[in-house]
Amino acid sequence: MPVTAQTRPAVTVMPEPPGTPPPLPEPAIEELRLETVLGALSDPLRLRIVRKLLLEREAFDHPCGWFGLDRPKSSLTHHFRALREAGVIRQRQYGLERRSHVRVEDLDTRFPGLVDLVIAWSPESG
Amino acid sequence: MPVTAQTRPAVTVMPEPPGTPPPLPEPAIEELRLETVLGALSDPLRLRIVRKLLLEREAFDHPCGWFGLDRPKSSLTHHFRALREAGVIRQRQYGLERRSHVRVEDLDTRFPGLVDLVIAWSPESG
DNA sequence: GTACTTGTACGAGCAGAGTCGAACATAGCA
DNA sequence: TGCTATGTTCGACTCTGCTCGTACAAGTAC
Repeated sequence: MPVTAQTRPAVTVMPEPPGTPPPLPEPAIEELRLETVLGALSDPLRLRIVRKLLLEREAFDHPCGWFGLDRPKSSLTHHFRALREAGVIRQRQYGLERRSHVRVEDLDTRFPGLVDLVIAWSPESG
Repeated sequence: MPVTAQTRPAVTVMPEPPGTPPPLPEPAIEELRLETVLGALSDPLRLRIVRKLLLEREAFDHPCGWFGLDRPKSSLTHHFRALREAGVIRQRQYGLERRSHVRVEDLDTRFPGLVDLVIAWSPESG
């Protein structure tokens, strides 16, 4: 079957607005390890999270509940932390909310092509 | 530090010579799943195996002992089977030996860019 | 035949990941 | 003050994966 071509949204790197909370602890770009990143992406739920962030990031980042995932909160905490500690996403604390976005620039720098693989993925076709 | 550029060997797709043993059971190309492949590649030892196969495949394929991995035989069986069942490598039985090579064409078709990520990887830099 | 080599199969031990419920912390608001 | 919403932390359970030793199977060479 033909795969619906997913166009990657244009990345407009905007300077951080003043008052942006600092990111939660995360590996620096030079600390990213391919095997760790691949391990973080080897889960369908996390693949869904990252892909949704990549395709629908009209706002800067999104809180946890925005994803509409039918899992307990503690499970989501687990998966978002796995993605953050692997260096795939960056999380910031906005009051009560913890918002996430993909570290596209860092991933493109260290592992070019990886982000496009996630975008091309679909839960059904693998 | 600057990363040593790894050039990808030219792939000469040769027709199978007569008398080639059939491949061991493996997923068809349309059955490949990104999360499974990423999971198979999220192990440093398996990443080493695949990368070495990609960079030094002067012969068609290689037996298990060619890799010079300092692990018990049963461990190697485990990892090679994981790679084969994920669809990353193809294995054929030549008498006593079981030789492996990477399914480059299939991976390039389904997950373009993934093979290059493995080639660019190095055990130290991640 | 025997010995050697290549590799599998099986099982045990161990560690880590995924799942979830329950309790807790905090910000905002009435 | 109390309620609600967001999300964490903890512990427990289960499941899988990694590691390895041992035993076994099948070609190859003598």
